[in-house]
Amino acid sequence: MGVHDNADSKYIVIGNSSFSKLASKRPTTVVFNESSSKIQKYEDNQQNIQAENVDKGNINLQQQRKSLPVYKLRKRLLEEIRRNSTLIIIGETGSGKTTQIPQFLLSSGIAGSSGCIGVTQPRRVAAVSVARRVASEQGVETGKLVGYCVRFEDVTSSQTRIKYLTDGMMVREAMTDEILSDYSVVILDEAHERSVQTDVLLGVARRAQNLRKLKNLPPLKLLVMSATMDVDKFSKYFQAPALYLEGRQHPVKIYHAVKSQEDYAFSALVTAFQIHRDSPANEDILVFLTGQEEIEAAVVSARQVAKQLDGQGYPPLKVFPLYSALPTHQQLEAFKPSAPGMRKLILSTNVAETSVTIGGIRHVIDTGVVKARTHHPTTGLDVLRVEKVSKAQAWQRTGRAGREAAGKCYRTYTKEEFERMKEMPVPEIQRCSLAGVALQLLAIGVDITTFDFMDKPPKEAVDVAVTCLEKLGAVKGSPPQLTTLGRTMSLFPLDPRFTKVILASTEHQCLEEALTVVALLSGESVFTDPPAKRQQAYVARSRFASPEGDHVMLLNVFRAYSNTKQKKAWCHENFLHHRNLEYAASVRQQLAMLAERANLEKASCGTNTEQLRKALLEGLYDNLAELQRDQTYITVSSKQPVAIHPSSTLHGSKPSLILFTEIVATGRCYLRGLSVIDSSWLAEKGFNIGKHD
DNA sequence: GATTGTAAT
Repeated sequence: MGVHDNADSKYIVIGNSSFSKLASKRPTTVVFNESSSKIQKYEDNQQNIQAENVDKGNINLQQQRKSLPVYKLRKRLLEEIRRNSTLIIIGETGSGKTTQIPQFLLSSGIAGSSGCIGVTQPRRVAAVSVARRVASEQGVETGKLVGYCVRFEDVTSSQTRIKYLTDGMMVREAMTDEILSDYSVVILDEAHERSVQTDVLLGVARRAQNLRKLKNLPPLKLLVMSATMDVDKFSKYFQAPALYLEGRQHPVKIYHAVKSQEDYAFSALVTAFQIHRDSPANEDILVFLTGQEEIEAAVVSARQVAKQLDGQGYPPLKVFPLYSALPTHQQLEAFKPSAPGMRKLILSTNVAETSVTIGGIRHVIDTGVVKARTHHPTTGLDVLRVEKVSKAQAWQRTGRAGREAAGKCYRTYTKEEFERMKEMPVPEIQRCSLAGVALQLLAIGVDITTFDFMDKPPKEAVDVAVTCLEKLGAVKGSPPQLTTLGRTMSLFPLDPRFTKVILASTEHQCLEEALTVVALLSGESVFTDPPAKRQQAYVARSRFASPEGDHVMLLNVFRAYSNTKQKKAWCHENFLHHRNLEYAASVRQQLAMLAERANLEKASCGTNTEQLRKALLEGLYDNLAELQRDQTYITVSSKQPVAIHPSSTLHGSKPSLILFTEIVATGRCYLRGLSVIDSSWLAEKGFNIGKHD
């Protein structure tokens, strides 16, 4: 009669997590007040697996189009668009604006007889799926009248009149054509999401419109589509009126916690089981948490509680994690509709806020927190920490309960706590390094130091970015001017420091290796990290490890991957991310093409990977840390105390000088993506680092 | 000695 025979004791194994409280069956409830707030408007028109499945029912497409709320307003809308050179359109979820407005423009003749209607999206999947949808509504093949353009995929032709593209693609187009002469209308969709590229485009498109006016060229019509909360800001920035479009969204009842909760993850799980107890089966539950580790721990707890409830008259409960680092096949598990009489409980990061939509969700539990990254220009440090969400994000989460039917949203924080939240999240342009943006803008012909952003980034961030480009030799003078090298660099879709590594790699005869490593660094991690198999994953990875560091290890992984036939199975065996490796392979291919155009000398260093590390130093010379007498590290540039991240192959070793790709403060200040550097290489380059002896 | 929110060119 061991411990595990006792029905109650099996929860003891949950151990160190705070959820042991939950398993101990301490009588715990979270009490909610029904809120009087009406549901706010927020934006969402992501196409997704669910939506596409629904469309497969043979309902007449034209009938469907006519039933969309935007159809009724067609006439009024077109009048306003005719009258104004710029119009802000506030479109609620389900209004049909993304798919219909471009078609209205085309058929009404507003878009003219030539020239494209460009519709920008923050996400690739959205650009692709909306384009396909609109092509089928027009009864044409995608790529003819209606097409899309995203990285690696240009599905357009000379016949294309409606073109969906990522906002980053349009910024790139502006680099060779500052007046956007291919377009008669530009529609900036999802503008409220305020991605860096959208913010750049807001200014670039407005400038293109003015330039065309000044040069007496055919006018550029601008439509900015956004959610409610940003209206005044957009209206002011563009000096344009706003038009409101109603949406089609089911009501969501909001509940706030009566008392402030000290442990949001615990409260969320307690709430989930309260809902599970009280609600009919097939009403699925979506919980917003902050990160992989927290989610995996919560999944373990929830599954144990679900198992205990088995056979007690509750519907069977399936628990799924959801976060973007999860391999695709595991993500798909969470999307499968639950069988009749069952319930899904999905524990997700903010991917489920905008990027993906899950069917069947009737209950949302919002913990009110999110993990957010903020760049500090003066120290070069990125801070990644759990923060309170904004009201806009809270509303976005709430809306996820009302996609298919009336729903409920449980906020595990009080009404007062909600009221104290900021209205909008800080736009990304104010939270990131600007070197890449500064270079893009200069290539368009704009000086970032005077560019009229809707929300200005901090002056220090702009100064640091310009200085960084000067040091790389990409710009010179005041106001900053692009050099020949800078012009070449702007063609690469990379952080300028990575581009510099590629360009300088020719001096070290290792272009091939530089392309590989930079491609891998500019995507997501290729290592998978299933918490349950951490040790196995570590062992599997060790066969690629190198004493020279993570960059050479990445090279080893990619070389092995390239020589493998059964890539998917091989990735699985080796705890590697097939999706991310394939993506890196595409990036590498694109970079290789750009390198060829730039006439870079093809060369490989073979096993002499020291050359690669020297090339990395050419772009990342500011990212050095040295070992001190007390065996800890400090950064060379800002004397910041740092530590080697436990995921690094150099974790546990103590090289005296290391180069890092990234510096992120989470619990501590960690360096990730490391290479061992020989200090004599710095002397060769004329760098001086203050040795402490 | 102990771990990485989400997009995108």
